[in-house]
Amino acid sequence: MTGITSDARSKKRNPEAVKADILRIATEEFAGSGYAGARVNVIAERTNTSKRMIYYYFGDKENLYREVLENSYRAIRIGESLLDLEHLSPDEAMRTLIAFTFEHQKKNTDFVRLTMIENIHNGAHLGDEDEFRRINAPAIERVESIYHRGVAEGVFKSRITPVRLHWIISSMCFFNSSNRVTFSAAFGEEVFTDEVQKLLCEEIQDAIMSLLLRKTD
Amino acid sequence: MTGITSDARSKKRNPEAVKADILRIATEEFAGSGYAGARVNVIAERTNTSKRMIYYYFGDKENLYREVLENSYRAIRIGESLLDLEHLSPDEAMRTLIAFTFEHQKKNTDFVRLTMIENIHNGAHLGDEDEFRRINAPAIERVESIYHRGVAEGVFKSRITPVRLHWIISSMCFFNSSNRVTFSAAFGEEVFTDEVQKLLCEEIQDAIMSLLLRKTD
Amino acid sequence: MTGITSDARSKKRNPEAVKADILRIATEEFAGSGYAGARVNVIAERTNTSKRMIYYYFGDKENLYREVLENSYRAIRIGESLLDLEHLSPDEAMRTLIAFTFEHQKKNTDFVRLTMIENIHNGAHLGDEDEFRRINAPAIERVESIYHRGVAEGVFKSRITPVRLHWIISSMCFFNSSNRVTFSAAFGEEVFTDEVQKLLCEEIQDAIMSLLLRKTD
Amino acid sequence: MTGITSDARSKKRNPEAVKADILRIATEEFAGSGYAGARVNVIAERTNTSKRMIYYYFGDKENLYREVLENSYRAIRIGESLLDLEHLSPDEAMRTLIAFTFEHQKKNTDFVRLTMIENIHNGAHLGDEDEFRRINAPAIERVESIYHRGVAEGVFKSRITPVRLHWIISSMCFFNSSNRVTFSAAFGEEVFTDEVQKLLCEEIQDAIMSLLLRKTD
DNA sequence: CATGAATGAGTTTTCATTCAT
DNA sequence: CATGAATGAAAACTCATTCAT
Repeated sequence: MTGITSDARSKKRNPEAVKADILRIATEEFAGSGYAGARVNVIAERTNTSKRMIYYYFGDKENLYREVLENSYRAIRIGESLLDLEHLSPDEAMRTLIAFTFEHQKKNTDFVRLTMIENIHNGAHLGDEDEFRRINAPAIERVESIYHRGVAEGVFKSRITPVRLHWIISSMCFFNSSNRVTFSAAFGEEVFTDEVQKLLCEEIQDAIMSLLLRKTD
Repeated sequence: MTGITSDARSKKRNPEAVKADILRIATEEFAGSGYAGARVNVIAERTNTSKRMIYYYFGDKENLYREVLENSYRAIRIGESLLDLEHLSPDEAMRTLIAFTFEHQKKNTDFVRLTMIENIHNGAHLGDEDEFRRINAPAIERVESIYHRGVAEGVFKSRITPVRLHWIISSMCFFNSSNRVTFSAAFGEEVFTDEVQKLLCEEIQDAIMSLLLRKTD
Repeated sequence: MTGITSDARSKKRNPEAVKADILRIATEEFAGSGYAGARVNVIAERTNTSKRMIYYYFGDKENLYREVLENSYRAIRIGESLLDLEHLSPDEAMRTLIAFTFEHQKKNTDFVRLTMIENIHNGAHLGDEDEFRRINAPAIERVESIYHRGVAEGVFKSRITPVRLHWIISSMCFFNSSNRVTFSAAFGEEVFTDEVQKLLCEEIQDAIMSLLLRKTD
Repeated sequence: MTGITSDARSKKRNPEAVKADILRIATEEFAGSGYAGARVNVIAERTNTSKRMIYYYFGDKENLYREVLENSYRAIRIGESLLDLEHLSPDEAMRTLIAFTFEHQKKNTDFVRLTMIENIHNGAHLGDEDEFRRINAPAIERVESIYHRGVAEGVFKSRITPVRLHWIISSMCFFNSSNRVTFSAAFGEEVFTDEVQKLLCEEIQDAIMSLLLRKTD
């Protein structure tokens, strides 16, 4: 509503800005209301353009959602890729990756929610499976690279696989973001205070590292 | 279709059976389509009774969903309570609890999905907060009891809290069930083979125990 | 709007009357505006019921049209079947059938128009082909019966087939009704005066009989 | 796609070619989908030019349709005028005209369909009535000329009029083309095999000539 | 002349809910 | 208690047409 989106608001035609604007609002709406609960009308109203343009650029609601989802995954993986872990020791790199993921999932609630929605709908909108795997491949590669270095350097045990390692990191970081509402309703808010979150993150790190590190006694 | 639902099917005007039948179908529908995506019509059609009865017994869609949710939480906690861990050593009890939770979440996908839905909707349907906490309290108590015994016996370190412990157990067990669709679409199905699931469960156990056990060297 | 449709208007629930009412109005609308040109809104407004009920009973516009079409064909063939030609001589029977068809097509402009619409759309809505053939079979049987009697009695030549005979009868009777607007716009209205219509009908009879009758010189 | 449309494809700003291109595509679209069913978008996409040009040259959809219709009638009459019947005997000329009309309607399905569409819409788009009559007048003149020669030569009876004669010829030839889809769906495809079409054409000729020829016994 | 972007008004369709019997 | 019929409000979607460049 402010000048932030002035690119789209100024009536200079700018298809890319219009599409991006729609995509941004739609992401929020789908994440906040689910696929069926989201309203094209509401998206249109919050947008700097009209309902008609949503259909002009995205065809229909389902396709809009599909693009929201894909865009969201892409953005997340891009965000993650900015992390430069190569210069850290495997131990440090892994801990950094975990801490980063923890924060990243917490910040990107829309992504987390869209992922939940997609699981509820049995992945009906994931589209081209190969494309989806391609988008997500870097997540594994990042873990893999650290893990292999650690194994090569003899500091990591080699019983686990990169995918399982990614699974373990993701599970806790994702849950912390995805289930915050029900968890705090059931067990209190204090788990989500900054202080406890810091502790939790460290515990996650410790727990995961315990699977990796050779006992150096 | 078999004799299991005969109670509801026999037109013996058994209000409890009718309600239970509706609740069961509604649970599946809400879990599979989300709150807005679920259709009262579809629930009615799949039920052994009519749409009128849904409104008669549940008032409206929102309340039906609320009861589905509550019922689902109650059933989950009842299922968990059947576990008798008192006679096991703290170490054994904790590992057993983890393994049980892992399996339990995997079997109760409807519960997992309803929880996701509720998080997406910011817990708008959780109803009376005290009631919700009361329902969920046993989950913590169970962990707490084992944990305290372990600390008292000197085998567990005392740096963690029962809630954080529950958080850690839940996170991995929940994620394994909740994100199965997107995770396997992104990284392959093999994480969900029986074999790898067994490995994962063991790794979860190891990782968590590493936070608890004193080094006994 | 008057008391004629009182069955449907009185608020006593009468599904059959409601469906029939919708079907009748829809027939007029589709026949008058074409498939795409007809408006569900308009149909609903002219009906004694609501737009919602159209969807309740007919699903969607396409299916409504399909039922209109099928109903129209059925009605036409039923109308034709009331003709009792068995007691007439083959010669008389054939002339009577031609005259009847001529009048029948003229009266049933909705049927004629729906048939044109269906041809424009390449029969996209004809549905089950076997059913369509079954509905129309009596038309041929009627011609066939007369024709066979005539051949058996030695008054008809046997060079033609019942289907071709039906084709010839239909073509002229159909055209007279279907192309009335453009024909009179192009060549004047006088072809459609009662007097000339009578002459045309006789000429049609003569022309067709010339193909059938043995020269009795 | 071939060199035929190269005029329009070459961007040489040839207004007549552009108009003709639009008209050709529009004719197909209107004939295939009806007035309301035809989409300006689709016409524009299939054209070598853009939507803007359609509005530039034709104003709006209705007028485009009007020009399509008029153009179609003109083309048909021009096609017919190429027939040179003057040097044939009245008998021969009439049979030739019938056979020609039969083939002509079969080939020009777009014209036939547009005529059906116009009848469905009660001739709402026929435009200036005088103009329309003028365009169509030659059709009658052609019949009339042969008919008068036949009467003058004493080979034709004088009970009929040129318009009625044209009506009879048109009806059968038109129906053969217009109702092909529904007729073959109802009664089988074999009426439209080359062989049977030839027979039908001869029967049409015979039937019509029976109305004209004096018995020469 | 030419093009993709934009639009407003309208069209089809869906949904939770209530009513008559 | 039970059922199919009915409903109003709102949802998704489409179309001919115009505008900015």
